[in-house]
Amino acid sequence: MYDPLATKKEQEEIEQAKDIVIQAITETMDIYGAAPSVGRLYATMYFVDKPITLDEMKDMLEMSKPSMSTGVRALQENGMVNRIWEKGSRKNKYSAEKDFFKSFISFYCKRWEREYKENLQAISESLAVLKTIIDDETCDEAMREEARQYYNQIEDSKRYYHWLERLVDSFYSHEIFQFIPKDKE
Amino acid sequence: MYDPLATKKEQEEIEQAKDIVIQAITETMDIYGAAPSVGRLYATMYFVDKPITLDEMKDMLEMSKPSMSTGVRALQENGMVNRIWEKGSRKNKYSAEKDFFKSFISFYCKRWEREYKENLQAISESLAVLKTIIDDETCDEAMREEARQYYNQIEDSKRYYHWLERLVDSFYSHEIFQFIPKDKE
DNA sequence: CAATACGTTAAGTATAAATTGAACAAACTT
DNA sequence: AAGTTTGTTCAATTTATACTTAACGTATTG
Repeated sequence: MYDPLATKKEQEEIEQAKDIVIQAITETMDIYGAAPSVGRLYATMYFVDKPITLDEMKDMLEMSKPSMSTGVRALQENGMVNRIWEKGSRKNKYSAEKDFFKSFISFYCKRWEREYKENLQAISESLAVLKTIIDDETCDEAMREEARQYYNQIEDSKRYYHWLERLVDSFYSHEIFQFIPKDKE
Repeated sequence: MYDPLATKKEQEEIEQAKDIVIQAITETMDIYGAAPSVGRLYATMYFVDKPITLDEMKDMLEMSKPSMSTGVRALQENGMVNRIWEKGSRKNKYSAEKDFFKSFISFYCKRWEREYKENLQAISESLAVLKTIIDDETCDEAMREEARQYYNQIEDSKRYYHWLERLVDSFYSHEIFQFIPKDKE
């Protein structure tokens, strides 16, 4: 048998090693718009290999169950946590997505999609209004020129949104990894 | 001369056309972590072609000057607004970055850089701690196995962070546009 | 069908962010 | 140097977000 005191010391060192990473993930989770406690929830779950219940989360973070419920839902919506079906258990179980590539794609593509969809929709409506003014030859020329200027600026921005669309596609299709490989060659 | 009533109607239509896009940009600016008022500030500035002062912003948004000061600084830090030096004027002037590609790169690369730097730093420290346990042959084998498991998981995550690093590089160098061109070919 | 367990909603509280007017410091003007 | 102008910081208020306890609806078990 090993020295129980040394064993305890090393157990603490493992916890410490884990905590260093948990702390860093928690810190950088603000990039993903997560409140600190939600960041900590994800970081904590990242080191739990089996799916866990809301009650286990609440015990780990020493927080309330509703907080875990809303927190885990937020993470789920970002694709950072998955719900796992476990036979025999009627409790919902969740596990952290350990593949950061997946989380990245899920998180950013969702936002980028919203960005280009909402803006392209607005652009289409806006350009239609401006076009009627530009095409109206009875209209004041200075005003038509102003309309043309806005028209061109807005029209030009479509270039970015369509690029964003292709960027999203390349992530969803994983084609991006042909250009920027997961492993450095 | 043109009919002043029709002229006014068309002037309003131009404003309406602009507002449609301003509204959409404002809405999607939450993706960039901007408070609604800061999003509106950027969207408003996007349609002003000349650099403007804090006082002009405050008049346009009907808000206080300190709000404009903090708002414009936040946008500056994201690379969405640039400070412009204008001879003769001792007021600071700012203009919105109209190149969305630039804003995109500036915003995301800053965050991604922070993500991989902070985490790789933590990972390096954490792995060092785990390694001493793994290499300590006097240590309890179950514990060493546990350390190995965490070690592998953490080591594996470096793959993602290094990929993120290369992604950032490809944006800063514009090489990304070789793979996903700004214009669809 | 009663009893329990589970997850969510609701309501209330606490904490954090945004906003403003007032005060301040720095730089320019005369 | 006195008086302005400009931008920021400060303190106070409002507003929004996060969190908790309690209550609820649903499903499951005995």
